[in-house]
Amino acid sequence: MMLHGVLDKIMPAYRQLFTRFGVTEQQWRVLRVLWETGALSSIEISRKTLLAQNSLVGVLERLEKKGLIQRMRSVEDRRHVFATLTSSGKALGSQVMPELAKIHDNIDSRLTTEEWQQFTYLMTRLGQPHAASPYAEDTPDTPPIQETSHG
Amino acid sequence: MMLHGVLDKIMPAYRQLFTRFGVTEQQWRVLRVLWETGALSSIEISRKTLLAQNSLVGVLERLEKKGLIQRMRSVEDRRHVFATLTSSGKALGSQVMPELAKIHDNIDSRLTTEEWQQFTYLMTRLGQPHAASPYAEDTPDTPPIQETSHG
DNA sequence: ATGATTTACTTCATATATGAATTATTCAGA
DNA sequence: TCTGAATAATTCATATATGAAGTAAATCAT
Repeated sequence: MMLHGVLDKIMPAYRQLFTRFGVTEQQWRVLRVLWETGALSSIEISRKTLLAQNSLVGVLERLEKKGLIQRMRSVEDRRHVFATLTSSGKALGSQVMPELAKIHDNIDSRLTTEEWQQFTYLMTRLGQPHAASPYAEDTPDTPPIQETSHG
Repeated sequence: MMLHGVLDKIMPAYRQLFTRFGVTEQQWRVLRVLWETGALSSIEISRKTLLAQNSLVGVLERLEKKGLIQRMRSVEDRRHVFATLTSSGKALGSQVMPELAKIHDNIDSRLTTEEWQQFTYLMTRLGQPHAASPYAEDTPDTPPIQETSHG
């Protein structure tokens, strides 16, 4: 709930920016990884953006329809569909980036460097299921973290 | 992104439980506040569950169709629609609660008491826009939170 | 090779999320 | 009292999220 609450307070700023440029948050996530990495297969995009494959289908479709990206099947492995930024896609990136940086800076300033480290640390711990838990998802073997017991 | 990542790792456990009982996470959120507070108007539910009013319409509709809650217009102010748990709604609550507690305990155990305090503190700070920010949303001055639970 | 599996992507049905617009009421003020 | 602003709920259109099922292409095991 707390996590939801924070997201509800942080995301609007981003959405507002993206809306101004005619894309959604998810669409931007895709543009961003492409901007940073170049051509990527759907699966790789999925991993890097945390968007489910099936959701991604629509996102890519709309991005292509807007002329921001282009999709094409791989020749070596025809199961892969690679996406690349079009020139206007890149252009959009360079327009949004600086604006985005402002928002980032603002959010960055909400915590000190040490607090951000704490944040990252806690988030990692939170995502790590407690040992011997019946609710543990099969996370590729992550070395057990030192437990600090309480209560 | 990090927040999304943690949610993606934490929510499945909950979803699995809810699915087992035929409801969704959002539907459960509503059931829960009703379970705790009794009859509530749509707006109050919205505030307590962090679900948008318009989203809530459908959620309540489906909950009513499942016979878990009941809706009725207020007599004093006919704009308000109050929701209450039906007997089977309450029954479901008492069935899910203990199971839910297990998941909660597991997640609780992922951080120490101090870490949870840190977590709450950091989350609050993150949600609080930096002073004099052009991206500050108008948050009705919420007094510093003193939360005990993070469910 | 060839059937059994796996993999990458797509489609489907259902449930939300979001912003904009509507409707029904209540309320405040001339 | 009548009108316009404010509220609470709902509706709409569009974009996702999620789990289940379906496809086509590549891999494995026999």
